[in-house]
Amino acid sequence: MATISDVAARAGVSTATVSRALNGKATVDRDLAARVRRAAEELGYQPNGPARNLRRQEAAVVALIISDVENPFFTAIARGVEDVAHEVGYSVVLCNSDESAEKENRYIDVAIQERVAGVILSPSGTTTSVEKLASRGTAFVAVDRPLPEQDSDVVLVDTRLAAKQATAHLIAQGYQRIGCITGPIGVRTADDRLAGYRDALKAARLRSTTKLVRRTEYKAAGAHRAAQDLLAQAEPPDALLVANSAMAVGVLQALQERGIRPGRDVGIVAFDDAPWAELVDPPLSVVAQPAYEIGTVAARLLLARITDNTRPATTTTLAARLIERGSSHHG
Amino acid sequence: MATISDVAARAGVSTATVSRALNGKATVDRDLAARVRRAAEELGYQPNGPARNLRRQEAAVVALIISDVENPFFTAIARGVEDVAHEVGYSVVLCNSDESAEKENRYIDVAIQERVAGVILSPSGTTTSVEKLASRGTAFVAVDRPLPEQDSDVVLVDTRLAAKQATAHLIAQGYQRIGCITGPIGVRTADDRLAGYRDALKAARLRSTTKLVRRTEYKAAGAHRAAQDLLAQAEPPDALLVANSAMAVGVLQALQERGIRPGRDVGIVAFDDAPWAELVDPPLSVVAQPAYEIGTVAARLLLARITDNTRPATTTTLAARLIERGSSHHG
DNA sequence: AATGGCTGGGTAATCCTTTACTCGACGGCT
DNA sequence: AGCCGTCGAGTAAAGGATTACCCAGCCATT
Repeated sequence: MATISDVAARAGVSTATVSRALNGKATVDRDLAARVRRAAEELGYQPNGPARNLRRQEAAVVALIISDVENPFFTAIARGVEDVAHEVGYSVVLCNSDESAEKENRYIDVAIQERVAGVILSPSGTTTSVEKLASRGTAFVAVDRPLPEQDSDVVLVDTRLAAKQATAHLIAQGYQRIGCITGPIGVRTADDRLAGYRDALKAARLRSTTKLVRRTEYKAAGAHRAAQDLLAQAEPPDALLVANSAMAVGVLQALQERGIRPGRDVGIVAFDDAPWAELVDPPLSVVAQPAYEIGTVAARLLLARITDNTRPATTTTLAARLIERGSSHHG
Repeated sequence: MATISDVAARAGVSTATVSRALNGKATVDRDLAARVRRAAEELGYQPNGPARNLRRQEAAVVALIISDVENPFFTAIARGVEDVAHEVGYSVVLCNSDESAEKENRYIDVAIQERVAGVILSPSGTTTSVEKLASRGTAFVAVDRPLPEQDSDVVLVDTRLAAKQATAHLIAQGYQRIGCITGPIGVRTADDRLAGYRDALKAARLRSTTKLVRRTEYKAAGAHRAAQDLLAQAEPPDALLVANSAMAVGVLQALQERGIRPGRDVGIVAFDDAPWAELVDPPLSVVAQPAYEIGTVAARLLLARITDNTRPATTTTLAARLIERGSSHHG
């Protein structure tokens, strides 16, 4: 594979000049620069990234560590990050932590070792791995979930408020016994959605009971079991707040199996506006989160922090939007 | 940031010994190795990846370049690749080419520059960028779509046969005028699905007409327009073969808007078994592709090729499975 | 004409690890 | 006792790009 000195030899200049010419430094004669570029072209020269990164002590790469590649919410964030990063010549590498602190930790180690310019992550919960980033001075921003003990840039959705509004909407529609199926204990978004749900019950002076709450992983299977379980009770819920779209799949399946019709029999509102939400019968009411925007905002914050790591930490909270459709309306 | 010589100084040995100890080479005294590890621990030493990769001339990283991160088919492949790669200590970086030859090309350049160990990609169509990989001797394998002029490892689905079977199924159900909505010209899977559709028509001695075929990008919006367009014709189709699940969303929306009921009025079979396929009414008949398996197979092939780039090229073809549900049954 | 400033480009140090080569020490063998 | 093989560990040379520093030449100024 051609190196910079091959190019230098071919163009009849020193390696320093090749480097300057190829990186567009001003101090190179125009004709010479052209000759260098031609030589590079002819040899099919591609600079050696590791060598460059070693010397520069930084790579034009940002790592994006998300908790589930198969969740459209996170892939939409990824798109947002990618679009912004590409504009300024950064590459994005996507890592899937799979909601596992160990994998997250491992990817953070890799990111540090590869000396990436920055990291965007949806923290799994444990903060120790993130401390490593902070202590090394690697720029990072958290998305979707805050970092308790760190003052870092964070981009969040006001998910507690959104959950409250969604629940209030169900109450306003006349549902009486509203249940909640949310994510695992300790996952901040899951806790917040539950808190918002309770806020709404309290505001409406409805009694809140753990009998109507189930927590499982953010997947269809867990939500399916949870819904089965809730509906099999002596006093089953007449409405459900569901914490993401994968879970909504499980819940709707459970309803189908029991011959229960969403809306008329059991009101449903789920987080995340999946593309299929309007296709089911009745259409699914959802809380739409601005995932793409989370990505773009986070990327811009990260880029700012890469250039100046002393800037004060910020918290950006974006609003979610309740979209009322048939599944939360009686008859 | 601590370097290997800091560790060496702290442990009172040479850098060579530190390197050997940390990389588990046998020629280091057990006690010494322990001392080194402790020193590394205390300093929070993380080896410098670029320096290591520079020296080793290769990184334990594989790049996965897929054409759409938001398509569950590709994220399932990604999971498969990741699971296999992790087992042997490789990291996976995911790049989104967005069905654009230019972005694909850019990511291939990045992969070459970073000297990744190998590349798995779903080729967008143009082969020139892939030739760069071949000419540099970087291991790569293609997934989902073959590379016309390259003899490389390929992992495919027998999508033409699957399309034929799906169409034959529609014919067997009594549908007469079957249409096809598939991806862009030049994208191999789109061409194959169309070819399989025609195979089935021919086998049943049905006339094939371009009036019943529409090609658009592999997205909901394009398929929505295509379906609208097909159904607005004087002699509209009474069944549709749809080339992926995002397109299915667009098609089902179009049917809904026109008050047409899938199955009874217009038979539908779509590629990709989306999680919501059973939730719509009637449930959607699909061609399920073994996406996760494509990923695992591709990753294993890549690893084999990384260790021996002279091995002969192989083509693995996996079968898809038709799942008959309500949307392809009259009444 | 001599000096100073400026421009363009070369030399060589540097980034940090890995590893080929070398060497000392020790144990065993004759 | 002397020699050889083995083992463990150090020295130093890559690996390829960037860049601080330096120098040659040219123009302008006095």
